Amino acid sequence: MALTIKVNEETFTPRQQAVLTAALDLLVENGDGLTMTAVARRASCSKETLYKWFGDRDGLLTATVQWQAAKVRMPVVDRSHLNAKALRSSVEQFARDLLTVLTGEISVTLNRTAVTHAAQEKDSLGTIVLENGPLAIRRRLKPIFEAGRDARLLRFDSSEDAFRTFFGLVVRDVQIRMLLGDKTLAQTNIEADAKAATDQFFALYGADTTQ
Amino acid sequence: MALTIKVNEETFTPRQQAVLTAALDLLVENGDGLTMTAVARRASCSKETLYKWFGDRDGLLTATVQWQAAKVRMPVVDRSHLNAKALRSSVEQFARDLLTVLTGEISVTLNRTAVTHAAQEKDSLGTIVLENGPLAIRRRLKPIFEAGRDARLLRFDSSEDAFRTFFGLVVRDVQIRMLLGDKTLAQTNIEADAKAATDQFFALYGADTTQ
DNA sequence: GTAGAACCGTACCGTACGGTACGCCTCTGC
DNA sequence: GCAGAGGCGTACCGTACGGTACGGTTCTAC
Repeated sequence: MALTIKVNEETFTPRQQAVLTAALDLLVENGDGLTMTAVARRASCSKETLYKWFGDRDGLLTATVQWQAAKVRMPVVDRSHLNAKALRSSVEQFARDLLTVLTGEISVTLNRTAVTHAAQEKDSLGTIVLENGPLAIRRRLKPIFEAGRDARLLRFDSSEDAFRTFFGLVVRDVQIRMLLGDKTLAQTNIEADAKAATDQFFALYGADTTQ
Repeated sequence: MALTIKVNEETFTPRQQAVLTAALDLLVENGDGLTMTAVARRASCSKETLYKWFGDRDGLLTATVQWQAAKVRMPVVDRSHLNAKALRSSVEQFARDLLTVLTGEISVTLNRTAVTHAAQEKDSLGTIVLENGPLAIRRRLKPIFEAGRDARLLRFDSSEDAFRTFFGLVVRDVQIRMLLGDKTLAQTNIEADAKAATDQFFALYGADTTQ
């Protein structure tokens, strides 16, 4: 029996993963260059196999995005002993991770692909990207925030709003500029930006207003 | 070869603007449906005329985006008599305008088009959109911020950073979610969001920490 | 009136690409 | 060994679309 990995109820054989890797590579190299012929050639498989496995071009695209997006794994933060310092450190780590992912070539490519897809009355890819990007981070961050509130380290009414503000403070205009091809962001200092965003977040939501 | 067209100098005849309107309508209605044949039919002109006027498909796309983007005009804020109330009101107005524009159908369409374009190693449309979107707002807002700093109502080192934080607080994840086709944002309350973002901005950058 | 420019409508061409068909090879189970 | 399945490579088909050509019509200038 071939070794398979589980990706949201969907399993891909190693051979299929090689195909998806080829597809992703083509996407990254040349955004719109994902032709079935190109994937088949790159992966050394026949087009017939592609259609058999993924149905059609959209299926291949969806599988590629879903498979890759699911690979993004946020670090698990220890919630057991939460003090001000640990909380801030965790939040800052999330900010760093978020910026690192969003400015990465793969994230930019997948988001562009999903946006392009959404421009054609198809929002399935957009949903996948959202689900595995911002929303995944939100799911991880939410318990941290609420633990912080329980420990009277944070103050907010809605964890949803707190997260969205956090997202805005961290990402600012970076993502949209990356998506639009702005190259003047190359020298972005993720460390410093993450720290600044964390400071601002705590200035807004920290319970201790004197810090 | 694309023509270089300066929108600011009214170089489009009314007939040409009618063509661009048709192109924009097609873009909005059906993101990827901008075929030369469709534009020609919609605008009741011949394809030959399209190519004569705009060079090629990219030229038509560029002219459409540039022409439309340049139509976005931010309100001019009176800077002469600046007090805390007027400043806050101006900033909040900008937040409202920014959200209104970015959540609008046309902005979403143009940004999607530019992102799609950027996925094909072409960043011209992205540059145009950035230039006429965030950067245009920044140019308008920057003197307001600096006037606020001169009046000791605001405190910041870099107006660039202040603006980008303002952008993040206002836009948060709204734009990327719109671009990705998220429909759960329909009930967004622009008024309330703009006010909240303004409050947060002044909490971070206001010189009077007691307000 | 006539010449010429601008432009509309349509037909046409070439290509790229999604999708299908088929011949051949390899590998597995019996 | 043999049959069948799975899969590779290639040829092929249909269509959509970018781009061009051309005849016919309207408008303008003189």
